[in-house]
Amino acid sequence: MLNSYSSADKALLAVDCIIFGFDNQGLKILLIKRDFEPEKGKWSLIGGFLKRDEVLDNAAIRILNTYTGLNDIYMEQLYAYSEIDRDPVERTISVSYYALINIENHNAELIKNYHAQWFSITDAPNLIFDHNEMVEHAIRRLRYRTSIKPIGFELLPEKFTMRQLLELYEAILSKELDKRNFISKINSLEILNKLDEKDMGSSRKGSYLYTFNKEKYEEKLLNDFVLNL
Amino acid sequence: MLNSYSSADKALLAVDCIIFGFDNQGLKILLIKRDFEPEKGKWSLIGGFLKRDEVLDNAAIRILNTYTGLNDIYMEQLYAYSEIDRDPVERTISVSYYALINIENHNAELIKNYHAQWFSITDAPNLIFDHNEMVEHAIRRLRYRTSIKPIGFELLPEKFTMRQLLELYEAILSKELDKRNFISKINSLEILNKLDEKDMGSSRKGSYLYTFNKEKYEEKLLNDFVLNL
DNA sequence: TGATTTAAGTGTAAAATCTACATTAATAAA
DNA sequence: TTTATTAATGTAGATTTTACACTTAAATCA
Repeated sequence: MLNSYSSADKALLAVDCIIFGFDNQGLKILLIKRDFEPEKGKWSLIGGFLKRDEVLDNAAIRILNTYTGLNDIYMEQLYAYSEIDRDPVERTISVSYYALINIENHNAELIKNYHAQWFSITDAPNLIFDHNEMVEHAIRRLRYRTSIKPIGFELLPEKFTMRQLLELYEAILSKELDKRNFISKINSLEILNKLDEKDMGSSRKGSYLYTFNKEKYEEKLLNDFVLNL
Repeated sequence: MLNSYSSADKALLAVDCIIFGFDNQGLKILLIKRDFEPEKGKWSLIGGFLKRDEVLDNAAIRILNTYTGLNDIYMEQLYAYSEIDRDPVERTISVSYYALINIENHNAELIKNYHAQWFSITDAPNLIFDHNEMVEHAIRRLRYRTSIKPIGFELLPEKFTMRQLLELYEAILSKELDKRNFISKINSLEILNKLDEKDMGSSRKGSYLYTFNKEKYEEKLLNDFVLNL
């Protein structure tokens, strides 16, 4: 019968997280060297199994927290992967999530203990199972999302310079952007606060710091902007 | 241990399909009156369970075929739903797919036997479980996809008029479009064949029929167009 | 048969947006 | 005080988008 509930076909559910970070070297992902079989010693996304009493979103949050110590992180579900032998041990459907974190905030101690490591997305090692595909998918989604939602800021410190924001978008889109055009497009959204404070780290002149103004963004009830960069 | 494979937490996997069709009354979805518990007699998306030896895409294809008799249909995975009690019988994670079909082609006999029925998306009944949410999600995704990929044609007969195409996009976007601007934007994509044949059904003058020219589209290797309608 | 009706088909001017591009400003270091 | 370095800023031309109305073709009707 087509619709009978049958436990014969139950499967394991995994959650794998593409954890993005950004620093002055560009866009990065957090990978882990597996310390268990199969594929022990190979690089992998950070993941875990869904528990009986847990929803997928919470599993993703739990896994992220376990490896980074972070809470309240932007995460979004991406896609369910179900190739029969994608995990050679047992039939496992994996649902991927991506997370955007401020790379300065994670618990360095923790990731060291887990043999986790940041890799530039342009320079990451080959990953187990279908994890390479997951990463590519996540980057495509990130490109799209950052063009319609103000989520790029999740990857930056609370206070950031226009240059950092520009370089972030360049890293995400993987193309050069015109500085003046970029700044005027960002400014036209009117969702940033320009502070009186300057960051003196990168130049003699110093550059103004900005914060994302979430209230202003929500006030405008933007249905979604369209950033044509 | 965080990563041990444990069959304690296995779950059932379902696939639910949002099947879109289009006719001169607008955009429609195919729903079924459930003939089994729970929620017997209520309206529901068409769905089924993932089998042990089956990938999600194939489960979606199988389910669509079972209820409509159709093959080679455009389908896309949407999202995994995992609320603990979303299905009251047993923990079930459902992965939704949407399908675009030419409404003239489905097997009317079959859908009658299954007590399935077409509903206007503006006028559909309340659905069981989280299926309403799935439908909303599918419409959002359809809006986005049709704006960057030539998939709207999947909902039309092979030969269609500009008016039909216009009304299709109006139904998907749920807003009125300017006829002349629409036609020139579509024409600028250069992916249609204008036939010598006219459809005489809707006017005295008759209106030219078009087909989607897939070869021309692929030739251009469009990375994705951007239809700003 | 010619008058009427109906939807099809077509073009443009003004507004808005996007693109390309170069100089001055501020400051610390030498 | 000169030099070096990055920050900050505006505009003209090109392109795209928008708003908008009349003519055409053919069947039906008087």
